[in-house]
Amino acid sequence: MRNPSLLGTSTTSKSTPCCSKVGIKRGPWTPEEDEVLANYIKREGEGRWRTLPKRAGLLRCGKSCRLRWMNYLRPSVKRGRIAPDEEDLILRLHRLLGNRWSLIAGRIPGRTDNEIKNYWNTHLSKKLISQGIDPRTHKPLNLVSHASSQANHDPVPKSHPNPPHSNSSELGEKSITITTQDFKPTNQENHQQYQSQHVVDNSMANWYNAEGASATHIMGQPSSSHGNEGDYIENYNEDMFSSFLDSLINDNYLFVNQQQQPQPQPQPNNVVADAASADQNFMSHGNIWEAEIMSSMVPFGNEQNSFNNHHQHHRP
DNA sequence: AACCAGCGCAACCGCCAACGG
DNA sequence: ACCGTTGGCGGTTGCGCTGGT
Repeated sequence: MRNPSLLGTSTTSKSTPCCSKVGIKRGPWTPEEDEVLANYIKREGEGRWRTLPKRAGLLRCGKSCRLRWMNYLRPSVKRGRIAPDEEDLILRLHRLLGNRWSLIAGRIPGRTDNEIKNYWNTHLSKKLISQGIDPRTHKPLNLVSHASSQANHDPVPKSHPNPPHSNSSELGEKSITITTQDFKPTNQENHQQYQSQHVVDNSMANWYNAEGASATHIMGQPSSSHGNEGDYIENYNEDMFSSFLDSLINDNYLFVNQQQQPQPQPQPNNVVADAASADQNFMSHGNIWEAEIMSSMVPFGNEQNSFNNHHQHHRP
């Protein structure tokens, strides 16, 4: 935790842009502050964080209030240890999504992105390393030692931290727009990252097509304004991505695996319940997934071909 | 009992995208 | 089109706890 202080009374000269006002309190929250914040939000609702502290009578910055509410005070926040099935889920999602904690958290009821991030950094990354697995790439360390020196695992370049879908519970009807340009690497180092992300995108498109949508619908039309092959827009909506992730989590969707037999229908909105069985399946299929990912990678500009070639898998 | 090192996690920071005027 | 505000994200920090010596 940070050094508790009142800004303006602290001797540090470091600027704090978010809480730059004199008299703003920092550091751990007291039970009294928690109560004030919780009561206020219950009464007035979330939002308008910048002005909330003043309205609620708290000597905190809005950002701090939001963080405290989101990560600790929200009634939906689950306290306590991460269960084994949750851990499996985190591992699986991280393998797919990289360090996109909010997206991972969105698939694990009651857990916050901060909690998952901490758990990953303190437990899971070490666990994987002890097993000889690179926590960033989920590949054996001896195989990635060279690659990791060239590329960071995060499938999405830093300039695009937000995934196609960021928070399923809050986006509502928003559609997600992704351009392939968004994921194009700026240099050779990022090429592998791009490809990994692209596989997920393609896989989602494949899955969606198997659900009955047309390829042009999901993948969008080629952009005449850009004129570059592959520069089309992909429009995924909230439900599509949510279902896509569910299918991945429940191991009912192996990337473009045309030989995969239909799996039992997963329970909707209950990703944890099926995690234990899914994990067993996942563990046994882990290498297959890896192979499928690699085999489904396509060069830039061939996305549509890949899409058309691999849409035969049917989710049950 | 005292000290120390390592760990866990709450909180902060900087950045970015979305939005509205 | 521009600019300021707001909300949200991932990375990082450092306090306090715990176990070992």
